[in-house]
Amino acid sequence: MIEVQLPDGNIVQHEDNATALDVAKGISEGLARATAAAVIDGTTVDAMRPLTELTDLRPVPLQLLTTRDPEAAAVMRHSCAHIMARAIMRLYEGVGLAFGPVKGNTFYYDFDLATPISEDDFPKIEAEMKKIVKEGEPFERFTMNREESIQFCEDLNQELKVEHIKSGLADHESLSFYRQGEFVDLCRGPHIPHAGMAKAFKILNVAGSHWKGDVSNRSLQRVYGTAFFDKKELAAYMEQIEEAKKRDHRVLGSRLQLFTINPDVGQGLCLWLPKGATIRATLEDFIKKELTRRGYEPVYSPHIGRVELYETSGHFPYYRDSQFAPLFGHSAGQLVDYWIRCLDPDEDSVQPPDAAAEKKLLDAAMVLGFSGEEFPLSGSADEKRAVLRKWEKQQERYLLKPMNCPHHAQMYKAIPRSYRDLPVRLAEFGTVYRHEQSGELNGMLRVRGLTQDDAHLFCTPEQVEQEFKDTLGLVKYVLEAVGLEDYRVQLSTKDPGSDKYVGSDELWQNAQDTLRKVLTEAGLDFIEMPGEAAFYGPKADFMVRDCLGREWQLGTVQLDYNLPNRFELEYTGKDNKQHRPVMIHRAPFGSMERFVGMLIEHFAGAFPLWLAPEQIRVLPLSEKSDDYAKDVATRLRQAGFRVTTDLQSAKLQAKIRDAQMDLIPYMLVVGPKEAEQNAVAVRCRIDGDLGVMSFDDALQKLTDERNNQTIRQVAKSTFSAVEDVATGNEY
RNA sequence: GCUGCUGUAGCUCAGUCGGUAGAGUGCGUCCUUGGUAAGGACGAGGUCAUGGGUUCGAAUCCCAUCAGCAGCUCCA
Repeated sequence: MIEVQLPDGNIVQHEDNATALDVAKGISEGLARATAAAVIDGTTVDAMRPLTELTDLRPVPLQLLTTRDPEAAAVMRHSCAHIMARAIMRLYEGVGLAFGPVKGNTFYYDFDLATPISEDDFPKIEAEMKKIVKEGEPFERFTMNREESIQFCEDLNQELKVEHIKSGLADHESLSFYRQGEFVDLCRGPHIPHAGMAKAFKILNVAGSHWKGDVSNRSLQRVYGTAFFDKKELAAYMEQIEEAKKRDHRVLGSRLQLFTINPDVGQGLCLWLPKGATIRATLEDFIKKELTRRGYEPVYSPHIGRVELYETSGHFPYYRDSQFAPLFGHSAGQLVDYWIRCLDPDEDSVQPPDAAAEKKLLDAAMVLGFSGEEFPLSGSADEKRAVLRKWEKQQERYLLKPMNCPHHAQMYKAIPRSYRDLPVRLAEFGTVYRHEQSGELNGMLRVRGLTQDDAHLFCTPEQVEQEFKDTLGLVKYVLEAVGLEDYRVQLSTKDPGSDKYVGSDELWQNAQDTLRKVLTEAGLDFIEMPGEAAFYGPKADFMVRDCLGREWQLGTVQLDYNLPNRFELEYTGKDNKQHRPVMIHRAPFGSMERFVGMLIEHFAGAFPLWLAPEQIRVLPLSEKSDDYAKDVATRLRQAGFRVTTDLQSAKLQAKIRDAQMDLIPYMLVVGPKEAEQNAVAVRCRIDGDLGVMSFDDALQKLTDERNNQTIRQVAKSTFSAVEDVATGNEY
């Protein structure tokens, strides 16, 4: 007999081989039917395994997970991934299984399968899954040692599983499998007791993926689905997704005429329409004021810079693929540049030219004015490159500015600096261009031309901590000003195993320790992400979710001990010697494009008064009141408000409806009565009719709300920044 | 960039078996002159993303290109 302690403290006696299901049954049949899994000592476990296998603790501290618990839903979703895999294996030949974890409310499974699965196939897969659920066979767990497991997976023709056991699971002596009817899968579990519990599921979409997330590995087909214990919950979830799509900034951006993207202008190049531009300008004014208060100085830099500048900074080789190609003073430059790349042994996207191709290149270069005799046609690749480099250097090469830091570094350097001048804080709304992969572009959230609310701080090593702290404070201040409080801070650090980072380990250690310390002191919860740092230093990023739950980086603060070295930045210390400053990169908004894009979704297009592009609309009751309406609008405009009048010959109801649909914060209804008393009937978008008040009272009310930057947010987003990202039930 | 899907009026979409286009909304004009979420009539608008091919005939079938969407990968 074993003793089991339930969450209410009661202790019950059971047979030695009792399972959580047996315990549930001991309480009631209904409970047993609803039990999907169990939790012992913080770990989710199978409800159908003997408790003695699961823990040495006595009495066994057991918590049952029923169909009402969110943790149970995750277990069921993973079981659903197995059910889907089983259905697909019944319908297709030669299905290779990869991984099938749970991610939030969804699950997926990656398949190695020659036949492409398309949306049209979903109904038949779902039908097969329904059959499996109806059959309601149990999930059975068994274990094998390494050699047996490898042999077993080989016999099943599951080579990806074999590979994973050999490489990824090299330290596992014993491995578990789950069987469900004819379907067996290497899996850590846990699972629901039987397939019959997966009552409501839906296949959502199919997409490409790669084995172990590496593009150089074979590509797989990933099928996504979602599942709930209850059909109503599933329907509610699908409804929620549809609702979320309505606040998509791309949808609202076009409906509210905030921005547009035109293929002839270029992919990822955002055109700010007047209303979007008004929001942006308001935010820029807001932060400019704050920067002045905090001792920042404005600067401006041009949109291009010589390639040598980025060679000095170290950016050029690192980000070659995500920059627009250099602009050359002479058109031959492009050719020479390409030629050099072809001869570069590290460049695998282009091949060295054969003799005939090389002759053509040389002819072209000669036409363009280079001396062909210089070129060692029969020489080594290195000799050739040396000559080509010389040619390349004979002319100017410019880069469309991919970042502002090198420009600001040169501005720091332009003036002799004393320790008394530090910190120097140079701020600029810097427009930069990055050739992001076409598949990455997303409305305003990921673009190829963006304006950072950038600044670079140059300070003494002693000042770093305080400056970093103040900068974090600024980011928090900015986010709070717009009511964006649902964010997550990510500390991106160096991956010790990688060689892409510049600077000594000591500097990195030092910088990361400082960041950690200040973040902790600021009371900010943060998660550390090794390998996510910039090549020049660690950073603290503020992450926010969009309407569909995808995470985006907004504000960022980055520590940099490397660029000052590369640019040999100095200041004169107290000791009259030259010292090296430390650089802090920071952008509280991140970029204006992404920030405004996120704000559109955050407010679902309904901006608070201080940000709304159209703050007030005056609605005359009929044409008889048009003149008074125009007069009211003029007076409000003089008070600094963005006002329009609706002079359509439509009924008041229709005008109100239009204004509500356009998400205008305040409507002022004016008719003969108001005109007579110099009054307005105020209607708030959220609170509705507020009644008639004198013009002066209304102006005072609106002015207060605007100046206080009051946030009135009605509909919150479905996705929270702290939501669990992924639950891996796979090994 | 990769995998899959999509592209018809400003927007949301319909268009059957291949027979050269339709709705709602928005827009314009006129009527209507009103009191807190849709008054009525008429009208304008499309080289069916672009370029090829198959066919007597293509929005519809095939190929390519471009763009968009989802995911993957990437993100200074």
